[in-house]
Formats: sequence, C-alpha cells, structure tokens
Amino acid sequence: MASNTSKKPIYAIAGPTASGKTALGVELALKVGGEIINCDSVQIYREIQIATAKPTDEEKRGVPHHLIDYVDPNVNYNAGDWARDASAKIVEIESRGRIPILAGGTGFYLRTLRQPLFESPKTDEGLRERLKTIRDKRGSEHLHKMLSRLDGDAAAKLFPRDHPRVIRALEYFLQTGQLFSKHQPNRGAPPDFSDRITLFVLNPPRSELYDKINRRTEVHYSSGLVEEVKHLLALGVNEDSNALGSHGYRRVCEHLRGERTVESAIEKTQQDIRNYAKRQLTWFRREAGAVWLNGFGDEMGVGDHLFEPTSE
RNA sequence: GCAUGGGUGGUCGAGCGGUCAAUGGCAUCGGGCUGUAAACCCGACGGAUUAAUUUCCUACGUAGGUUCAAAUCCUACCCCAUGCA
Repeated sequence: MASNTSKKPIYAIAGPTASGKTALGVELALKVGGEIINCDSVQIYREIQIATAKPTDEEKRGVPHHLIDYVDPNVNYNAGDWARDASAKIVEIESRGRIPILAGGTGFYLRTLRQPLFESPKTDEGLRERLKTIRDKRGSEHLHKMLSRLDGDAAAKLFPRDHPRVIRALEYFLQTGQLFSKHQPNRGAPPDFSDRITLFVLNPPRSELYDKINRRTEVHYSSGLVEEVKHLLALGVNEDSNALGSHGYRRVCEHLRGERTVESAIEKTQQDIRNYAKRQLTWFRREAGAVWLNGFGDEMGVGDHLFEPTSE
C-alpha cells in the first residue's frame, strides 16, 4: 500500500536560531512540492508573535505551514505531544502526494520523532507544582536525595542540581509506582518513515550568526515586543507558561516586574539567544547522519549540491 | 590646584606580605540531554610544556625601593572617580 510513498524523501532542516532555516525550508518546499512542519517548541504557540521568528506570509511564499500557531499559550506542550502531532502530519501530507519538510531548531523534538519516548503517563501538573515547591524551599539537592532513596539508579545518572530531570524521575515514580530508571530505556519502535528523513543542519560562521541574533533582537524590541507582552498578560497568558518563558518574553516579563531596564532586557535577551544557538549546535553535532551546510539558509540556494553529503 | 577613593587576568570584581596564575560572577569555548528542551545541567578557561596534582615563562597602571619573600608595604609619576576650590 505504501509502495509509492515508501521511497519518497522526507526532509528536516535544523540548525541554530537565526541561521535561515525558514528561508531554506521554503525554497526546498517550492522545489520539491513540499509542505513545512514546524519543529520549534515555541512557534507552536498561538498569540505570542514578535520574538518567535515565525515566518510571515511573505516568507512562506504560499507554502503550507503546519504545527505553527496552534497551541494555547497557557498549555505546556511537550516533545511527546509534538512527536505525535508531527507523525500524524507527515502521514497526512504524504497521503496528498506532497513532501513533508520538518523545519525548526528544537533538536529534542526531532530526536523524539525518530527515536520515540518510552510509555509514560501524562504530566501531573499538580504533582509537578508540589515538587517545585519543595525545590524552591529546600533546594534541588534535596529532591535528588529523595530520588536516591526511591530510585537510586536514576539519581546516580543525574547531577543533583539538574532539577527538571530529577523532578521528572520523581514524578514518574510517584505516578506509576515504578522505577524511572527501569523504564526509560524502553524506547518505542521508530516510525516506519524515520529512515526516509534526510537531516540538514545549517552552520553559519559563528560571529556572523551572533551579529545577526543581536540585530534581530533589537528589531523585535523596536517592533513593540514590550507592548505585545503587556497585551498578552492582559489577555490572561500566564507569566509562568512555557510560552512566556521563551527568549525575549522572559526578559520583558522581568522588565515589567521592575526587575530590569529595557536596555538590560535587550542585552540579556541577546545573550540568552547567543548561548542557545551554541547549545543547538552542540546538539546537532550528535545527530546521526546529518548533512552539514556551512552557511546561512537564505544564501544557500537549493541546488543539487544540497543533496550531496558533506561533513561539518 | 588641594582632598579622598581607585587602577587586578576578555570583562566585572575579591584578595591587601608568603599556602597567588591570583576566590567568585559574566563572557568565550567544549560537552550532556529519554514527555518543562528557546528549559536544565556539567567541564575548560594567561601562555608553553609533561606520563603527571610536571616544569618553565609572562602577569595585578608605570618606574624605582624595602624584604629571604610584594598584587599586597614605601616613594615618584601617569590615569580615573567623587568632593573642595
């Protein structure tokens, strides 16, 4: 039944923020008859706009974009949700005879698609809140000691200060009564389309990338980022949400709370994003079979060379 | 011009006679990452050298001095900040 689609390619375009993934993705889509599936953990949210670098209609050039602007900003979406949604989208797009192109910088999401997470109950927000309260009062190290008693193997693999992971392991045990360390290795089988994914990683010169990030951030602020945040807060978007915790938004919230000046918010945002870009590169270096493209996506050009493997 | 406080590694900032290549923060670089991932965490970080927690070199404004020993004390000079004129 899948004889026709089984040989068709699926593309993924990754790379650090501001490396031109959108431009390259759209160009590729126009060339091969593709549709974009967003693979960015922040662009999935509705409402938040200016600092997310979501493609404008002009940039989309008529190419359909999926999994953008479709989750309520007060919902905390996660990698498992995305993998499920993206898989469904891939199937749907291919059923129409089109080529799926995954574009975005969230490496964890992409990996989750290719190497599914193990079975796990949905996050219990109430439990998570309680654990966070303990973290705030007694410190992450205390939670780590708790985990040592409940699931020593899991604790041994984590640094005591790595609270998100310590909390996750604790949550799993508390919700299921079973050891996180025992179940974590049980990844699901990769989806049957996973070996048809060709991953491109954009890698522009570091200093030019940093310059671009700095400039882009200033544009975001001068385009009314602060006003946007005020508006979102007035609409009832939670300051603690993942959406408002993202680059730019987080620092504006701090400014609005009187904790820093606008100038400081801009500088800090630029710093946040530069550091983030570096971490993304670290992540992608580990991705198996990636084709590295040394440059910005908007100056790449989708010629045949794009399909020939290079190394970093 | 006088007074006072300062000049420390890419940067901010501790140190104020020896255990100082010099605490710590930041930047930078590298790494990790199994349902918060634009999150979170770990490491390196003057230069050269070694099998090594090895050895050597260069460094705390500049130039001298005191001392077995100075980033730390003294003198002069340069520069900065604030106050008085």
